[in-house]
Amino acid sequence: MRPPSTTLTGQELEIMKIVWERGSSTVREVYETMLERRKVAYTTVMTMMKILEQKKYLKKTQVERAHVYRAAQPKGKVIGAMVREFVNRVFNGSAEPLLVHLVEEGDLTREDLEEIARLRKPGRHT
Amino acid sequence: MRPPSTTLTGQELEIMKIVWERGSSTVREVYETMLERRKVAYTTVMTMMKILEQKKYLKKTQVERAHVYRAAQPKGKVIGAMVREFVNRVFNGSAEPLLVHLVEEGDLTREDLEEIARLRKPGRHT
DNA sequence: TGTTTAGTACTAATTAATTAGTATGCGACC
DNA sequence: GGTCGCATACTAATTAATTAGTACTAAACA
Repeated sequence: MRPPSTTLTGQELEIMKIVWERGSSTVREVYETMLERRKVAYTTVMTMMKILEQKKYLKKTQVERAHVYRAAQPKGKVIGAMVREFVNRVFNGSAEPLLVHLVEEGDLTREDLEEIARLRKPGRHT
Repeated sequence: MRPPSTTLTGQELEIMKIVWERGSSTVREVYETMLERRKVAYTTVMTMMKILEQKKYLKKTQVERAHVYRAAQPKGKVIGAMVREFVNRVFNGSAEPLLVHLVEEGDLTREDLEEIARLRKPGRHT
């Protein structure tokens, strides 16, 4: 009845961020990192990582006794999909109103915009 | 255990969009509009709108036999909060990487950026 | 060797989100 | 006046997301 999320959910993203950052991680390493921010059980992290593996966001390999997880998809691709999903859901697919929001709330300065515009136009043409 | 969403959830947003668009709406009007997109039960819409009222996104007034709902908060404010929450969650609060994504995926053209930059700089100074 | 340690597997509980059925009331219409 | 349509109230079921406990296993070590 309730459709599963098509992108990473909140806690899933937290874990993926850590794995992307570290390159590869055991459950324990992710667990320790998460503990720095909030209280969480080791098995909770393990369960989440197993789910992420089922969802094809993580790959695991056996190393000694432990599972070592690595990202199955590059960060840019996954985050990009999240951005697209957000733009679709909230702004019906058009990015420009999102940009207006960012600017109006002062999250972006004119300098930011111009810098990005240069990126888009590496030297001369469009 | 599982914290409630601090922003509008998917279906809640769908309903709010309709109410913002229409100014005010009965359950039936929202229901009819939603039916154009997908199958949904009248009572489902009603339940959602009641929840939205509890969450202070909608206000209701009795008109004749029916409840007439209006937005309790302006669209810009609510959407702005969603944008902020997204930027916080996905990009740790910095909007610039989001912008890079939008540009790289071709959702924004250089022209869009420059146009917005002008907005930010209404005539002369910063 | 026996015990502590660190790992996974399995199980399960809770909650928000989503969806919708059933009951009930009231006004309109025949 | 009876019935039909439309409104709400109340109830409930399902599922994804989140959290974590318990059992079991094997390595490490004293």
